[in-house]
Order: sequence, then structure tokens, then C-alpha cells
Amino acid sequence: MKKPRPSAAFDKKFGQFVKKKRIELDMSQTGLAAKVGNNFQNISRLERGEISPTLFWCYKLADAFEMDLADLIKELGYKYKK
Amino acid sequence: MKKPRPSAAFDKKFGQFVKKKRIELDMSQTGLAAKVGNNFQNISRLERGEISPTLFWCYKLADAFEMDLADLIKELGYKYKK
DNA sequence: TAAAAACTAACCATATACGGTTAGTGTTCT
DNA sequence: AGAACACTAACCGTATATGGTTAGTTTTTA
Repeated sequence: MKKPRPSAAFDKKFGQFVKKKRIELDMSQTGLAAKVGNNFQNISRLERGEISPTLFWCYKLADAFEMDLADLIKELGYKYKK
Repeated sequence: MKKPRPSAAFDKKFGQFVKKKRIELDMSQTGLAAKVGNNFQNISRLERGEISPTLFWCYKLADAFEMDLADLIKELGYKYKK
């Protein structure tokens, strides 16, 4: 068993949130990928919490969801505690 | 001349914003690094726009600044245009 | 002025992200 | 049933991030 990234729990929660949003907007992973200039494999990995998205990535996601990143973050509601 | 990352302009702006915030709060790069569990070299790289921080990273930064990430993003005021 | 601290910048090794490919599963549609 | 679509999951090669080291410059402090 290899050790998880420090961001593992956060990434998983964020991925689930993205998936929920995407489905609410009736988009496929392929469709979302096209909007953010990425491929559907990475969308899949993101939603499963396998990767830690950059802030820039998240901006493009928010754009695809037609909302401000600040609002997306607020909706996510994750509170980081050291 | 090697081609810049697509996020280059964004990263630079974010880095400048972080630097401004850090100085306002009278923190050194070393001090900030300690708060976010990182090293000062990476803070330097971040501020110079050399790297593209993960969303998780940004959460810890916001925490070090004692503010919500959503508010930090709002203050940054960057609007991504595809 | 001299020492200490802060920062930039290169380099290196390792970890993670990324893009693409292939394969397999499940669902929907005709 | 068969075809098309959506998704997961592995693999591989390349790019980028990360942590650490070293060196050099600027700024602050004594």
C-alpha cells in the first residue's frame, strides 16, 4: 500500500463535487473536457480524485459551468484545517 | 525560446497577488512556507509565476492568510476568458 | 562597514500530472 | 442482438512540480 498524497481527501471531495455539477448540467465527460480544453480521461481522473487540479484548471472548470470560481469554491464548502 | 505554459499569464498574476498579500501581512517567504507546509524556494517560484499551484495548495495559502479561499479568489479578481 | 537575513536562480533527483492508447464494463438506442 | 456511447482503469512516454542543494544578489540589522 503506497502512501496517499496529502491532498487525497481534498481531491476526492472536489472530484465528487465536479461530477455532481457536471451531471446537473447534463454534460458528458467528453463534453466537459472539450469546454476546458482537456481530454475526457483527465476529467475521469479528476472526478475520481486521482489528480490534484491546478487553480488554472479550476478556473476553466468554473467557466465551463458558467460560474465564477469564487462561487464554485464557496459551493464546495471545504474548510481546510491544518 | 521555449513555449510558455497555457497558464503562464494566470500564474504570474496569482504569484504577484500572493506576494502582495504576504508583504501586507509582514511575512517572509520562509515564514509563509512554514505555515503552508512547504519550503521557501517553492514560495519564491510561486510568486514569480514559475509554477501552477494546485487548488489544495491555494487552500493552505488562504489558511495562512487567515481567510477563505473563496474570498482570496474574489480579491484576485482574475476573469478567465477562453 | 560587516554580518545576517531575504530573495532569486540555477541544478539535480524524484514524484506527480498529462496526453494518448488500449481494453473492459455497463447503458441506451434501434 | 448489435451498435453507439459513457465511463473506468491500466499502461507508457513526456512535461511539470517538488524538495533539496548551492551560489549569488539585495536588503536589513547591528
